[in-house]
Amino acid sequence: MDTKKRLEHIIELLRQQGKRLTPQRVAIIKVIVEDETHPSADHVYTQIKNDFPTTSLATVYKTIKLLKDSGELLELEFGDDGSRYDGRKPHSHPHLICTGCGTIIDTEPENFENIIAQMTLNSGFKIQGHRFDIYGLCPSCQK
Amino acid sequence: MDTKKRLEHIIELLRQQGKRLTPQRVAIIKVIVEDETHPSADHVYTQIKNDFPTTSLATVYKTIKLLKDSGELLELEFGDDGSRYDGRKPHSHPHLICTGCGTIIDTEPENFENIIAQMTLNSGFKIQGHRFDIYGLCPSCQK
DNA sequence: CTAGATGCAAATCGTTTGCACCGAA
DNA sequence: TTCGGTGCAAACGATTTGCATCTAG
Repeated sequence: MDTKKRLEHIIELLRQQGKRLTPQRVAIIKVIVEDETHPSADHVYTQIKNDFPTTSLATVYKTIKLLKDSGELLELEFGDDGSRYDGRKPHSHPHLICTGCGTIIDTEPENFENIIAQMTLNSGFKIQGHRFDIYGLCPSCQK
Repeated sequence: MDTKKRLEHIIELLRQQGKRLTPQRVAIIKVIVEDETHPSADHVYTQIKNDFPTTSLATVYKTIKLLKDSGELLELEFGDDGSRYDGRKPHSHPHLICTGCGTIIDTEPENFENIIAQMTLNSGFKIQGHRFDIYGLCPSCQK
């Protein structure tokens, strides 16, 4: 789904939920849907400030919570440096994370759900989701 | 490696590093090595308090840091409720986590390192470790 | 109009740190 | 004896919350 479609999808979803579409809220969602770098809350806030100088970080967090609760935003929690967000593909998927520069890269291995299903076959668990981060050095940080 | 051997291994390692083996420190390490529930810092602290009523949470955290830095303790960070620790198998391995009761279960799938190697084959990354949590409902929480 | 949203400041909470005192080696 | 360790309390920092004000519907 392209960015514009995804933005419209979320807007429509919020409308159906009776949520108000304030300019700040729409601007925040737009950044979250367009930014491919898995931004932090503060990074989103910084981008919003350009167009809405009075916007507060609290509003960014409230909008993030709104999207999380609607299943439209994937949160990647890092205990130390806070969370990063993926609003482009809000379902669980593995990420490659460079320990050198901090870059987070999406991966979508084929049959990954099958691998999980097979791994957990004898556990009796009813699987709901996962968190899979692979840490390493990206090509340019290896130099 | 059984619990006793593992405790002795860590003790010896610290001795080689010129670290002091205070009674509190040894007690904390003992709990970390014996507790199979992936305890939180506070949970370790509670257990230590039985034998060392004056011990502080700060000392528990300092000892945890010591073990982490020596590669003898795996930290599982959860943004919300803090971290849980695995001092029994301090290398990266997948965990099954019940979203109902919070239980954390170790898994050790065969060839898992191979799966990661294959998944990241085209990325150019030099892999250092991973974090893999699978979330779901355990058998008893499904009732 | 009015319930929901904003935005400031204060509160939260796991974790870290400063520092005076203590004790393992 | 000496330097690393302990433990109290204060600091930290990302996130949350209270509340008066504002505004989308």
